[in-house]
Amino acid sequence: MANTNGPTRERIKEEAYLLLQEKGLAGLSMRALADRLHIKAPSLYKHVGDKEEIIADLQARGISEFAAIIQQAGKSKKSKALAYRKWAKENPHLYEVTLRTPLLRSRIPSGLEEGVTHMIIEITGKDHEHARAVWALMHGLVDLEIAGRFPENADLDKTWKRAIELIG
Amino acid sequence: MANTNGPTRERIKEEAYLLLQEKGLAGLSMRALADRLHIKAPSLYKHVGDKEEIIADLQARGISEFAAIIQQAGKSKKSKALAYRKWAKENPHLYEVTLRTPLLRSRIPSGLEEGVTHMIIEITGKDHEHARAVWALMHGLVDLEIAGRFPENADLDKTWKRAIELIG
DNA sequence: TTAATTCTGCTAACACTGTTAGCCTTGAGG
DNA sequence: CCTCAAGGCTAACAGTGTTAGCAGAATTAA
Repeated sequence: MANTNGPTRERIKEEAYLLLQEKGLAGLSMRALADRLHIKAPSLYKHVGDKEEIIADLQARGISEFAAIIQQAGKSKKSKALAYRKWAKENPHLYEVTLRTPLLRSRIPSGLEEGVTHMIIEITGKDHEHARAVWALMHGLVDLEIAGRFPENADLDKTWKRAIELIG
Repeated sequence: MANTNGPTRERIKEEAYLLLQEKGLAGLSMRALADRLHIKAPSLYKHVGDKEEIIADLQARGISEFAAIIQQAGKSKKSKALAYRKWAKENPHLYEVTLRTPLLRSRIPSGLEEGVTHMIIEITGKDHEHARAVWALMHGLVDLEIAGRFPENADLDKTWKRAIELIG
């Protein structure tokens, strides 16, 4: 077999990202990933330790994207909150792997998580406890919405409006 | 083989509940469940349609338990909130299958979910939107706590206190 | 009582999952 | 030119949910 153009670690992780976005976390199998790279699954292990490494990379990517989205949003808490919701709804699979999957702390660049925490505190303008409560509220809303936990006829725009009032 | 004492559907689901509580959702496999009942995995399908039916039953059970816990708690929003947290922390596996797993609506007794929604609205004493925001806040806090998403040194008692103030 | 049928266990198997062992070809460096 | 590592490959293992088909026991019918 021609060895030209073998997939580098970066290439693999990029393709994992695309596969995640297309097929979701359940569709992200080592064999499906290998198929995209036109190699067989065991060959992936020549470039990557295990699947956790790929998941951890996606989590890091999710955290970074998330941070960027929030920072780019308007300055008000309201627009930050709505940006959070919008990003989550547009990237449900990335949201799932990043925020609904146990965080692989030891395999994620240190400082990433702390950076986000710090950012939230800055936005809320108050202390750690308040920031955590705000984050929990946003996360809870998104999580229940993505999971289809609210009834069909629920007016979630209104619900978010109310939630934002709570943290005003 | 003696056919006396074959596991009924109820017996299977009870054992599934115990297995879940002991080993968690990941440990709840058809083979492990069958082992407990001293039969082989394929035999389970003589009593149960598929694994989803078992999961749906556990979700129904989780919802019922949850409703009971909240109702038994003190009347104040604070004690209801703390009861929510306590129950979730004491039954993390049941919480996972009930609230962190896609709800199998079509396989759950109708009215169960609506009953809980109604209950929350009664407690908050306001409208649907407010009730949903409150629920999202509680769920978000529990979800992030169970997932180990808050840093080690976080004072979650304080965080909950703050959260309760938000919905006061 | 005997015959027929249903119930409920079993084994073997299939398609999937992540992962390891071991082999072999290709390309690069001394 | 030879060596050696890089990076493919197949075969395999243990695990998952699930189905097909068989066999014996229990229940029902004649």
